[in-house]
Amino acid sequence: MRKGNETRERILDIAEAGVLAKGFGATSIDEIIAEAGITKSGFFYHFHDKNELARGLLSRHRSRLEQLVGEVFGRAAELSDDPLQRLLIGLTLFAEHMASMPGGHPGCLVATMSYQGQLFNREVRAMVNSIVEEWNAFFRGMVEKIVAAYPLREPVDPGRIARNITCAIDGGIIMSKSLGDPSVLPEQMLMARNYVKMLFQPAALHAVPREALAA
Amino acid sequence: MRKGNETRERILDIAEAGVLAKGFGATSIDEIIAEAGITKSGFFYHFHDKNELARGLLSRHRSRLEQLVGEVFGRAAELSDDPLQRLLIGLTLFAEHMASMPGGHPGCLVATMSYQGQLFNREVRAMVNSIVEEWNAFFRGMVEKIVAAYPLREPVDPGRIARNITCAIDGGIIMSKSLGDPSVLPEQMLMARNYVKMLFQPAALHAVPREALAA
DNA sequence: AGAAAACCGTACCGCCGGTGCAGTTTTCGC
DNA sequence: GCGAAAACTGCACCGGCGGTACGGTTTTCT
Repeated sequence: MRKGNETRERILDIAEAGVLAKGFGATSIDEIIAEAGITKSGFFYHFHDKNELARGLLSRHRSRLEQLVGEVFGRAAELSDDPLQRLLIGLTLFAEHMASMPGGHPGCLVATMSYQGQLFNREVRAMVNSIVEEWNAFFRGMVEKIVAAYPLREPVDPGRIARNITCAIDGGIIMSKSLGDPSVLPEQMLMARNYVKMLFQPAALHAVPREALAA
Repeated sequence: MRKGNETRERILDIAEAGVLAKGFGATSIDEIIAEAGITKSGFFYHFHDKNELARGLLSRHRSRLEQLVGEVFGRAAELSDDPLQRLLIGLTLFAEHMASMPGGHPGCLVATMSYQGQLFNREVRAMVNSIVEEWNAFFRGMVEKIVAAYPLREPVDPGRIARNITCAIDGGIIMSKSLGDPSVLPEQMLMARNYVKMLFQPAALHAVPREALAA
């Protein structure tokens, strides 16, 4: 009864590749079972419908992403004690990781499924929603620690800043796809990083000629 | 032979509503013709397949959006001669327009179709691509005028800034959908506006006490 | 050995996009 | 008002899709 999980994972692997490459709707069950070498009955033994497949994909995706983010921001925490630096370093490492993927990053299941919402039932949509909120909460937590330590240059809500980072990632993914250029995602992640940096770093040192201050 | 165009427009109206609400794949031809009160033959008389419907939707969407953007940034040009202010005012007006829509903005056809790419043929995808590039080029043109007049606080490429604005819009749309909160889009459009503002406005005026400069 | 888990085979359903084609009504220019 | 083109209708049919139903078989663990 170990083999059951193996098959399940194989189905998820094949489905995930299809969904990222072609979207959920365009990835047919027939196609999945053909590649997996099983029958339709076998598929429906593991997933009683396509919604359950979607949930399986999202669940796996979430934990994998949590691991990656944990590694990246864990490393950032090793490199600096400062909350601002931790976020900046983490975002840089994250962007570098996306840029380093051969053939470009695979795209994000959550982003994909957000836009195919009506293909799914409420359960799946709630799951997508909760994952997005997890991301926002994660970045918001980091931003709030920064706010406690740094003066804000403009009166901007931490939630907005957090959503801006998530937005840059989602927007970057969608634009990478639209333009067929995977470099847009890391580029825009770094833009989000720069935004945070500017919001908290005293700009005067760069923008104002030092003579003006010295005078 | 005027009635032909009327029917065509009616089909497009119904299809557009469906696509924005449920996505392209989930909007069936049967459903469209039922609401339009025509037969399947009638539908295929106007659009020889679903790809042509998609192109029709995109074409209409593009010209409508061009008009809106023209109005918004035209108004901004009336209100200021300064290239930076024109972009800032235009983005504010744009965000306000999105926020003012009852029941929230309808979402963007281009963003929707970017993520359903594999449902379409190359022609449609090329069209989506070209629209995204038009947007980038538009914002890039504005940014370049600003760059010519203002010192950049950080060495950031105008193209990146332009893509950041487009990204904020796309990301804002996708996050509004995911979270079921239409206010995220205008919020993130204003975040993009603020980014531009910070990049070009000498922060010193805010961050450095005026006395320090006067002294 | 036996029970549960992990499948297979087959036949079937309704929806969907799409085709083909012959026939009918509507509209417009002359 | 007439004729031709445009704008449809009606119907029959196709293959792919998600999904159901159910009886039978193999594999795996205990």
